[in-house]
Amino acid sequence: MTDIKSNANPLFLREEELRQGIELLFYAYRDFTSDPDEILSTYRFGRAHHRAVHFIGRNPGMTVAELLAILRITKQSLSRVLSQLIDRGFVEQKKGAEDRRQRLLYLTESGIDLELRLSQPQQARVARAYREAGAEAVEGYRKVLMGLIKDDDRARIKKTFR
Amino acid sequence: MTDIKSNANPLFLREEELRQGIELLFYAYRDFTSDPDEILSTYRFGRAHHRAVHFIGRNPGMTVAELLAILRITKQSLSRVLSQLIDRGFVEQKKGAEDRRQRLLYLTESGIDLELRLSQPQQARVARAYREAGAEAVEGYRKVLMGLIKDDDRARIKKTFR
DNA sequence: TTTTATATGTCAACATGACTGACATAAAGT
DNA sequence: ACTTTATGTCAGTCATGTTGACATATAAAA
Repeated sequence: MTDIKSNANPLFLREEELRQGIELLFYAYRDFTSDPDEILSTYRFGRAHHRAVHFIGRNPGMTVAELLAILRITKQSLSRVLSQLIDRGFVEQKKGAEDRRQRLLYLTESGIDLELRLSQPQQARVARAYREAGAEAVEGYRKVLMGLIKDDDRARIKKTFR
Repeated sequence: MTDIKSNANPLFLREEELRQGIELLFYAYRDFTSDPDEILSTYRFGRAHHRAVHFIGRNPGMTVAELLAILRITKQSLSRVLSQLIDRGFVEQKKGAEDRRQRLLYLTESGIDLELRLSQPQQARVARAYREAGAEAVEGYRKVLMGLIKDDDRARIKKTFR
């Protein structure tokens, strides 16, 4: 049987490299979500709640439409999660001053607290990986991940990273 | 109000850097799964089917227990997906020669075909990101992702990457 | 001012993929 | 013989996504 990995054909080498890159992303994402997932379950919340809380925390006063565009889910999916967060006092909505159709989203004090609890172990994991890999590797990590993002969103994200 | 990003406190700078690293992983994973997800829906399959097909394709003859350990889901979750893939002729099981309790997993010809269709656009996306970021950045991407993986699994994964 | 478009919310129905807990079978190991 | 392991399966539940339809308030355009 042909050993793919030691085959001299450069296309095979390339495919193996790409497949490893794909698997790495799967494994990293799997473990990177595991810490917050555990904490969330004690609140009877899921990963979707974490995403909402994270992005509202990062963008206080953002609109529902902006959050939908980031999460790429439907209004109905978000609305369930959002109303649970509002009912339980982690998120609040305020009418937009300029456009009063908008419901601007904010974390409450409990919301800020929850966000911190969720992000702490996740930040610790990323910090450790950064530390072990070194500054140059971190730059590469960022470059490649940015390249994996669809073109239309990349520009927007870059702006928020200033 | 204090502007977090221009604050001289190095802890704030560090936290901002970590939060960006977290968001990047979210965005990249979101878009990296979007191509296969579209194709899967034409088969009425979901992301879980893709994962199974991917890992069985990469590890022909793997056991159910090995696949469970990689996916980190329960037996019951996998069994639904696996029996659908078997029923529809994408995966086949063979009794283990040494240990006849084991059901060794293989892709059929259709399974190999499906796996290719799913992985092609995903590989293309990764290839583009790699090309644009450069070889050094790819090395950093791999290092950091490897560091995000939990310790117990990192050694196993490294071995499969030889 | 009337009309149209936008931002948001909500209802009903459904699919997928995860979970727990219990139980069954065959085969391997002690 | 007994215990453990590898796998499968049943029943029920939950979280999170989907589509499609419709309602309301407000803004923007004609």
